[in-house]
Amino acid sequence: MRSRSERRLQLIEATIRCIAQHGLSATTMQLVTREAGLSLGIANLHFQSKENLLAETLRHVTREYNDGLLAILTPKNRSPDGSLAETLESLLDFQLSHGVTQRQKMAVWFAYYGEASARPIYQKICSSSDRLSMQKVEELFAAIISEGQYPDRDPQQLATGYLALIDGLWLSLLVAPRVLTKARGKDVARAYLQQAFPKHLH
Amino acid sequence: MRSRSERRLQLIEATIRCIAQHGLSATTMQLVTREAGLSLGIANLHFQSKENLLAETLRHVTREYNDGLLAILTPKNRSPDGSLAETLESLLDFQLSHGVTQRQKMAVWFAYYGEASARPIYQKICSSSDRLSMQKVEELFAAIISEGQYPDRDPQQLATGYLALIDGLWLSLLVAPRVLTKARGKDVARAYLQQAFPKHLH
DNA sequence: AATTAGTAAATGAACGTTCATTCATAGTGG
DNA sequence: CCACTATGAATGAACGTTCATTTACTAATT
Repeated sequence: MRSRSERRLQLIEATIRCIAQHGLSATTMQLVTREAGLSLGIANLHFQSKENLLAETLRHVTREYNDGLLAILTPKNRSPDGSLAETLESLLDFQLSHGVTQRQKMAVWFAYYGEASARPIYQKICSSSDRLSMQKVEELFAAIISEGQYPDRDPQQLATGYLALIDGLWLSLLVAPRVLTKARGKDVARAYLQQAFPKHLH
Repeated sequence: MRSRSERRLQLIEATIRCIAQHGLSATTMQLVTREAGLSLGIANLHFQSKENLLAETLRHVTREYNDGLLAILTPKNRSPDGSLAETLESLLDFQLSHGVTQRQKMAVWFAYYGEASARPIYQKICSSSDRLSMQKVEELFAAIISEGQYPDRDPQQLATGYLALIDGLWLSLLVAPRVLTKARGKDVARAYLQQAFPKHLH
């Protein structure tokens, strides 16, 4: 017998593996609980319903990503010694790191995005996560523009473009990993940032 | 009584509406056939199975998009009077046109992308469509680079980035349409192309 | 022109399967 | 002994698919 939070995490991680392997629509309670090595009824005990388990799984993946992003982009964390150029490099490293771009995570991410337009709960979680990324990246870009005295740069437009580019690269990495490698994806994203902030990236 | 091809189209269009409204996992044969105003058994008569109907629906949406893209990017269609700059502008207009960026189409597109990593059939259709876009855009970019004498431009890298950017913008338009408008999305994409080919876009 | 036969399209009740959920029962730690 | 965790057979709803039947149209025959 394990504690409530341990079992919850165990089930969420099993759900992630199931979604990555079988897709969201083929993920059943049988599959998830068996993957977790537990009995069928356990998921309803800890999550009340399948719908809730799926929503909590999305929240878990989203929170994990946002925590990583905030660790890099929260000003108080980077002000003492880290330069803006270093922060920019860290952001790029993080977003195309092994942890973030592993198939399992990306498959889960896009499985929920695909259903988001029909399910308000997913839509809400996804869009509020997007909003946070947008806000933080925009702040960083604004600071860089200010520091670098870049003329005619719109931080909001650049942040929108950069985040869309990252999303699109993830999608390519997921659907056609043979055409686009992670290293090449990183080059593409770096090229975008170099065009935008030539003094801050080399 | 209607002909085979008419009924097939009728059912595919009903499927598109159902996926957009209810999501791929909640799209049932009941829902689709009722949406089409037909009886339950009709879909199996024309498509043999639900799986096949869904695959054909994806092929239909994909083909529609590819036809539009090829009409713009096939060299023989644009050689006589159209300049490369005009082709570039047409491409941008098309990819962020009303027809392509309507919620219904984008919702369907990403619903399949979300399941693609778990279903080989979807993966194959999506990736082969992506490959076509990539090839044609790369050809255009290579011609523009050659014409504009742009130094140090890698057509493959620019095409990868541009297509990823477009995908990411579509995703933003779908999940958070209030944050990003179509007009602003177009501005972002145009800014990318201007940075890449300043002589060809103003 | 009317009748018939033949072919394909269309229907929807019925079937077997699978699913999420429930709950009586059992196990465990304090 | 009590509260909490865990089990998995049982349940009923919903699903994709089938198929006997009906309908609609065409073409050949009288």
